[in-house]
Amino acid sequence: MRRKSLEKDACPVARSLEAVGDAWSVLIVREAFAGKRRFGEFERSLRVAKNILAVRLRKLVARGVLEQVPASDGSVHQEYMLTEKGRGLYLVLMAIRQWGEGCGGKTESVLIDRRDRKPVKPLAFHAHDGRELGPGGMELVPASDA
Amino acid sequence: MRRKSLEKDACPVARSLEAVGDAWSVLIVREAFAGKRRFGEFERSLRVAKNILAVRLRKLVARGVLEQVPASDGSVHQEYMLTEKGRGLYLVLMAIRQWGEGCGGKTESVLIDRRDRKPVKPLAFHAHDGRELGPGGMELVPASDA
DNA sequence: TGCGCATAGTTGCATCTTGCAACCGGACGA
DNA sequence: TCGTCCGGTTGCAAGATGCAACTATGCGCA
Repeated sequence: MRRKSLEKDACPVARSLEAVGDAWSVLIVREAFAGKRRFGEFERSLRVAKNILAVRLRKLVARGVLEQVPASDGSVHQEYMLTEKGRGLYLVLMAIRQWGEGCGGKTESVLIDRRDRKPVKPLAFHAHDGRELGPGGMELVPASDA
Repeated sequence: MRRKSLEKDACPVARSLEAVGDAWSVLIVREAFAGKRRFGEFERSLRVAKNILAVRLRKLVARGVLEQVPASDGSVHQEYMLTEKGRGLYLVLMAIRQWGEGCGGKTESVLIDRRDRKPVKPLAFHAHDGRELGPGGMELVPASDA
């Protein structure tokens, strides 16, 4: 049966999952952040079947995460680039990476500041006054209450 | 064919997706953060088929995201609770939510500080000295280089 | 012009997953 | 004892996925 559509779900989490709710899409976006642009580059680095890749790329373009642009090297082919919206997924990717490293035991990669080459602080929520907040210190309320 | 396994992929993002790489698992975790604990609660709030839910719950328990505990109300049945590892997904969920709201246009919910009832700052990376960093200001390097 | 190769897909087919509905078994409650 | 709720399991039809083979177009080159 068709996968149940989440498009008109009230929750923004569910709607996001409609756009990037499968593993391949997330990995394609990861590769795009790593500088990959071409069909063949995605295919080789992810070792994904061509048909799957083609469908995913079309979907990501349709959802506004990627856009097709003429190839920079003058070839006939198109390249896939992250849109502004797609670049917004950086925090999501890094949150996933941070979780994966945090519970996997070994840390293989570190995110460093380009300016001073020092590791950046782990991702966390901060209150208005700068205090760091855990899940228990926050509450999700309807926008109308704020 | 069986979905390709990402379990031994080098990238922590891919390994995380092995645990919570499908939409239902993410939504189950979201509901767990919202306080849902019982099979029936998840079933009703997500409107997911029982068999799918059963398989997802088993997988999340096996992956250490949820754990089964005796029901708090003394009933025979078990309840599903987030483990420490599962609670670590909070940032991932909130990053997804933030992205979904950011590009959806309308903002329906706001995360507020329990202490002063003020909205918390949007999730973002910060340098060692507190500067906010965008994707371009950072670099991912192997842990051995740090 | 013709040949071989690379890129970027499409198509066919076998297998796996998803979703619905029906069924099951234990614990209650009347 | 009968009916009902809860928490599943089972069977089936329709997608989704993965592999391999095939196509289409452009390029370098002789």
